[in-house]
Order: sequence, then C-alpha cells, then structure tokens
Amino acid sequence: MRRKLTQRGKDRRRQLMEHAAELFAERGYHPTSVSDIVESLRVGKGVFYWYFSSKEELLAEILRESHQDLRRRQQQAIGDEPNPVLRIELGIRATIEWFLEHRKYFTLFQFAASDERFAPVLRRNHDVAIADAVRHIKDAIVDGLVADQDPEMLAEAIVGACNQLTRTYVFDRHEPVDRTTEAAVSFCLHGIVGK
Amino acid sequence: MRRKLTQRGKDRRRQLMEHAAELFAERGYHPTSVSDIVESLRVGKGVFYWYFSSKEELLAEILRESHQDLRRRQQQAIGDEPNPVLRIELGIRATIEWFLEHRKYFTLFQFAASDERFAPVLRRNHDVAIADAVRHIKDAIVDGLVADQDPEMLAEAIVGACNQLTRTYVFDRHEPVDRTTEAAVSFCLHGIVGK
DNA sequence: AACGTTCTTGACCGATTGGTCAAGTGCTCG
DNA sequence: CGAGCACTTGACCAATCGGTCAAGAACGTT
Repeated sequence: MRRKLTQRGKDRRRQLMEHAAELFAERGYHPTSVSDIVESLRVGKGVFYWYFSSKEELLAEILRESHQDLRRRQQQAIGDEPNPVLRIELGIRATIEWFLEHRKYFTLFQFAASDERFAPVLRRNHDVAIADAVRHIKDAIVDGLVADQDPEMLAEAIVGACNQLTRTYVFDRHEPVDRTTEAAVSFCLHGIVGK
Repeated sequence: MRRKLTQRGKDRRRQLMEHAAELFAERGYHPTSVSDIVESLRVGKGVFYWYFSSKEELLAEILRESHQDLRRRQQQAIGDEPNPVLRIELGIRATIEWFLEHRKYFTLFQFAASDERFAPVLRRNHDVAIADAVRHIKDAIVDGLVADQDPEMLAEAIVGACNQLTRTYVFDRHEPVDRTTEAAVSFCLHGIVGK
C-alpha cells in the first residue's frame, strides 16, 4: 500500500484507475482479474498492490472519483441560474452529456448497485445527487412553479427516467443525444410540475 | 444435461432455480458458486449439471421465467380496461406490487443488465415490456389523451422512473408501498400527458 | 557520489472455481 | 421380478483467482 505519491506515482494511479474502469465496463468486475489489468498495462502485479490495497478498494475509489467528476460538471452547468426549474433542466442536460463522454461509468454504476459490497459507496453518491436535486425542487415548490409533492420522490423519479433514457438510446442504440435529452427534459419537467 | 423430466425432475429444477435466484440476489452471481447452491440444498453437484448445462444458462433461464411471470401479472391487472391511460396506471401498479413480492429478481435484473453475457436476454425482456407500454401510449395519443410525442421514449421514461422509485423506497428503505406507487403514477402520467 | 524513499518485478501461494464422470440408487412399467 | 431410464453421488481436475514478498531499479536530495 502506498504512503506518499510523487507525480510519477499519481500518474500511475490514474492510469490504473482509468484502465481498470474500461476493463470492468467491458467485461465486468468479477471476470476482470487483477492480472488482466496489470498485464494489459505491461507492468508487474506488485504495481497494482502498491497503489491499491485490494481490487475491491480500487472499484470503490473509481466510483467515488467519477461521481465527484459528474457532480462538478452538474454544478458548473447550473452556475447561478435563478429559476429552479431551469436549474433542474440544466442538471439533466449536463448529466446526459457527461455520461455520453464517460460511457464506461454507466455500466460500472449499474454493476455496483447490484453488488452488496459496493452498494454503500454508490448509495452515498446517489444520496448526494438526490439532495442536490431536492434543493431545486423545494425552491420550485416555494416559488409556486411546481405542485406541492414529496420533493425527494420527484428527484428519484427524475434520476430514474433520465438514466433509463440514457441507457437505451445513448448506450444501447448509439442514437444522437439530442432527441433523447429533449424527451427526458420534457417528461421530467411535466412530471414534476404536475399540470 | 437433462432429456425428459418426470414430475420429480420438474420439482428439482424449480427448487434449484428458486434457491439459486435467492443466493444470487443475496451475494451476487459471481461470488455464488455452484457448490454453494448444491451444498445448501444438500445435494450432489451432479444434480445441478443434470438440469442445467452451465451456471450461465441457469441465470438466463431464471431471468426469462421471472420476466414471463411479471408480464402475466401486468396483463392480468390491465384486463380489458378501455382507457389507455388507465391501462398504463394499472400496469405501473401491478409492476410495483410484483416486485414487492419478488424482491430477489430486482437485484438480479440489475446485475444482469451490467453483464455482457446476460444483456441479450434482459434486452429481449425489456423490449417486450416496452412494446406493451408503447401500444397503450399510442392508443392514448390517438384518443387525444396524451400529447403527440415519441411513444417509445415515453415508455422508457416510465419504466425508468418506476424502477428507481421502487428500488429506493421499496427495497433500500423498506417503506410502505402506497405513497411510492402514488408518486410513480402521478409523475409518469403527468410526464406523458404533457400539460 | 551516495543514501533513503518511491516504485517495480514476477515467481509464488493457498484457496476456490466451473465443470466432468464413473459408479451407483431409486422409480416405473411390462 | 427385472430391465431401462431418470436421477444422484462426490471425488476429481485443470485453470484461475486475489494477494504476498524478497529482491532490485529508478528517482530525489544532499
């Protein structure tokens, strides 16, 4: 296990994480062995265990860091937009775009959600995302833009609808993202506004 | 591999599938070995390979049969309801109820979607479910009950929102199903109707 | 140049895996 | 009763897994 990292070390660590994420997304977490990872990178197995204490810790770390990156993108996209409904829309668009550029994490998140070992990490990520959305929804309710319903449930529904649309059209069918994004936005906004 | 099954054989097969599904859902597919399955059932390993040609085939079979059962439940719930929007609502309610009674399959479907090997089976299941929903949505558009949008995208959005709400409130938090179902129905119907 | 730290190597290990098979048991039907 | 098929056993196998470690290379600092 590592102690302090030089720049060289940080680069290796990044390289391992990026590469492992790709392999995990392609072949799955369990079927991808630590040997697979280090061999395709042409380094010894010791390298892996210098930077990560276990294969499990590696995936947990990948999940944490990638989610941080997604969240950064969302906040950047929303900026200081005053209209809460518009903030939600900007968040949806940013999320779909991010996944389009980071396809591998979509499969990874999905797998992690189905494995007891990683569910806690994913759960924390998810809770943060929901909390973000809930703030905007509450603002919208206060402003009278949205009917008074449970904001948390609305947030979950939005996330679910967007993820499913992204999976089907962007990942499975490789369709252009525009129509999908518009459909997601329209469905979710009508869903929360509630006639 | 089996040839013909007596009643005794059919029962064993069912028993293996049900039990394996539970173990897979609890500990995950890969971490659950064939030995785990047969040992906890107190039978020899040969029994497993008498009924299934591989561990992979077993899960594929579980996915197929459970999805058939879910679909049967949906069709039964919808009956011959003439109003297409109401048909969708009945379908949503039936789905959430079914998953409540068959929790183990939720985790299983989720894992399968993240594994290349099982994606094809799951994909066919999903396509059938979407096609069912699309028919009702098209009817609703023809009747002027729903704005003219891509019915397939609406169907995907509905499935996504419902699944997410079910996962969070019914599985993770073990909350009573009523409020969740109402939220799902409300969000989805407003989402498709489109003010 | 020399020393300590960071980083890399790859043979090695015990455990476990999915899957096979020769040998047997029990059920059914003529 | 006995022949034949449906089913069961569990030792066994080759392959692979995550992880260790003693040895040494590369680097930064002085």
